Amino acid sequence: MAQKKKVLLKDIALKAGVSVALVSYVLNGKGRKNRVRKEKADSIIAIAKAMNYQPNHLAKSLRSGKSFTIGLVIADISNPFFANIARIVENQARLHGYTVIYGSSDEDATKSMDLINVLINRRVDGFIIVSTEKSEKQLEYLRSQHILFVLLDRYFPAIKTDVVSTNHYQAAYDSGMHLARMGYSRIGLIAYKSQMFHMKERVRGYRDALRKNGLPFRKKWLQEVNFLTAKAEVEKAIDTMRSPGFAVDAVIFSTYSLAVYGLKYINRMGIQVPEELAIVSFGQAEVFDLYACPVTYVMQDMDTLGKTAVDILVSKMDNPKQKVQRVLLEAQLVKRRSSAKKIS
Amino acid sequence: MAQKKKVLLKDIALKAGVSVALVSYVLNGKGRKNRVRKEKADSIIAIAKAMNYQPNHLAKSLRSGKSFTIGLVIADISNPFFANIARIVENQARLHGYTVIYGSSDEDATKSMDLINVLINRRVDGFIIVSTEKSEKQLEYLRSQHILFVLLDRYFPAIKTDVVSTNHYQAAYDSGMHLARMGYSRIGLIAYKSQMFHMKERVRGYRDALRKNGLPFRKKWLQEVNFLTAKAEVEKAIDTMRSPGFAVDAVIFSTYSLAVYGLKYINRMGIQVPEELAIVSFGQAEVFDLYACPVTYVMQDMDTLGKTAVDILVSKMDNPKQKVQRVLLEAQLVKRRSSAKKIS
DNA sequence: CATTTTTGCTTAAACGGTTAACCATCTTAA
DNA sequence: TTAAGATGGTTAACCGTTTAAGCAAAAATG
Repeated sequence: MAQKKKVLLKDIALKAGVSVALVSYVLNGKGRKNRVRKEKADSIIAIAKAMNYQPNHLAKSLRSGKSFTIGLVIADISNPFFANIARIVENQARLHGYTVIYGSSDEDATKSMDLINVLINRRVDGFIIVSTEKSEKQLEYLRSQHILFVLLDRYFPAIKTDVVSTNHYQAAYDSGMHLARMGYSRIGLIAYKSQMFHMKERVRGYRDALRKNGLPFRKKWLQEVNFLTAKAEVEKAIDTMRSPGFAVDAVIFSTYSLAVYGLKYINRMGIQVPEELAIVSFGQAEVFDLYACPVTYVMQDMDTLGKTAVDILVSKMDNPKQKVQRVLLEAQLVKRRSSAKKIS
Repeated sequence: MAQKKKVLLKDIALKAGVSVALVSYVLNGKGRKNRVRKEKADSIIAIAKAMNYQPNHLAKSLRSGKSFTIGLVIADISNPFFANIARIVENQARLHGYTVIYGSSDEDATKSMDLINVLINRRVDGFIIVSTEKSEKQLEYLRSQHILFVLLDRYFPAIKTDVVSTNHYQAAYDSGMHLARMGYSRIGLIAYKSQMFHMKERVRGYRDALRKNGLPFRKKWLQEVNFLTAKAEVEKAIDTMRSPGFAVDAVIFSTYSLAVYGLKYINRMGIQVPEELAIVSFGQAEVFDLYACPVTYVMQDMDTLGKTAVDILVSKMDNPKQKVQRVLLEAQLVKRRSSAKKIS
């Protein structure tokens, strides 16, 4: 019935009456290069197929020093943005003959480092990394070990690395401009308290948009919450922003998860969107389409993001001394009713 | 600065003045068993630490025949249900010292088989599989090769395999019962056209609930749509179900993706939920909380689902002749306004 | 004191491939 | 006729571990 033992190169060689080396050459397409007679090559291939030969990737990788594996380090696979990215990376990698091993870092630099080490030990050929705060050292480490990596979505402007990201500044700026144009003049932003560049950029874009429109800014309108206690803090932030006297009429959520917390709270409080509070959000998910009032959101080009990251990494693997690439994609603002023209 | 070359067992052995074998024994905790002197063992460990030794997992796996890797085959990582499952499996596997390699099958048996083969070649120690239609052969194949696997969420009742799943029949039955109890009497179901057992079970549960309540059933109320053209078919299905004369007053979506298509269409058509149409859905996501009218849904115990699958697989690896386990979890119906008591 | 056991460590053969180097034989060119 | 080149293969080292088997010296036993 089914073969009990794995079939090896040796078995094929035996049946074909040739050496193991020859079989290896032929099955790796190096037959011509190594002057193997056409008929012999064909017969070897036929035998391999007949015996259903499956190469042992571990042995291959060990000897050749190449595992055809990419390590993907993301914040959290259960976040739809990253799940989608993972999906795209997976497909694109397979297209290049690579397999992906991913892991979630939970925005924790230590976890991220652990993960990276596990993957290094598994001899991945390179990494695609969504960086966390305080992870600059990891990148230095990787570079010192000559391990290739491409940063995705987030990066450190001071460190010269390959990166594929969205122009977070522009996205936030556009969001602010859009709200201003729609007649909102007291605009708040809820962000994570973070030193990460992409977060800072979003804040900067927001502030520049206010400035550009001559809109007032108040400290209480810029709420930065901690990652681990985000839910409660978002709720408090919304309360604070809406305090009588300096209540906002619009808010930008700088992240998908913040938006989810926020929207739930807004529902619970019975706040009318956009009449009482207009909304624009980063991130991207079915939620925004199906929310009571469809939500205006920043649409990132996830497809290009993921594919480009893989492509850069793969081409870097083929030619490691290629020069550093920084791809910055523009985001599109998808305008919905949650930021409809203000009626007042 | 940083070491250029990877440090090997050989390097440690050299520095410690012992053989490579001894180092291997010690670092694998087999020092005592192999009668290594305590002080020597300690010094070896110290040296290894000082040199920041990182074992080559490929070599380890090749030699020992164990890769400490689990293959996870799911339908689509960008579906929140599977993304969450992936997350849980990842964590639980790491707890046992395993790494996860996942891949999406897109509900396609061929893709699933390809994926499984890639992972076999990478010498995963076992699989956790969310089966697709017509994939029975794959399972036979795996078994014939003595490759361990556990089925997750879906299974084939005729094939005796380890499985962790939800009681889909009960979940659907409960959904129907709930709607009936809330006063709905013309209940429809939108499902995928599939021979998969879990889908059939959902249909069976739905029909039994109708029967139990003496409610009428009409062919047009049971709509089965094709996977690849689901969006358009769901919309047509809703139209059909609401045709004058035998319009439903409630509908059960048997899947997250079907619900998303359906809800979008319901929004577009301006159908009032639950006044004109009550809704219960399978799947689980933020969407259901944030939808204009919070949606009643079947809550599966994803945590137990994922963890148990890993646990069974790992214990099976330790002892392959363990007897087959079938874990069937009960689902909880989370009741929301979308299925509120009918007013008529 | 001679023998057996225990202790502590080394040797060397795997694991399943890849690949540089080598060796015949047969053509071709001078 | 003969040296050089082309053709079609084989040999064997190597990738970095694990682990069974072996071996000498020290300790225990009778």
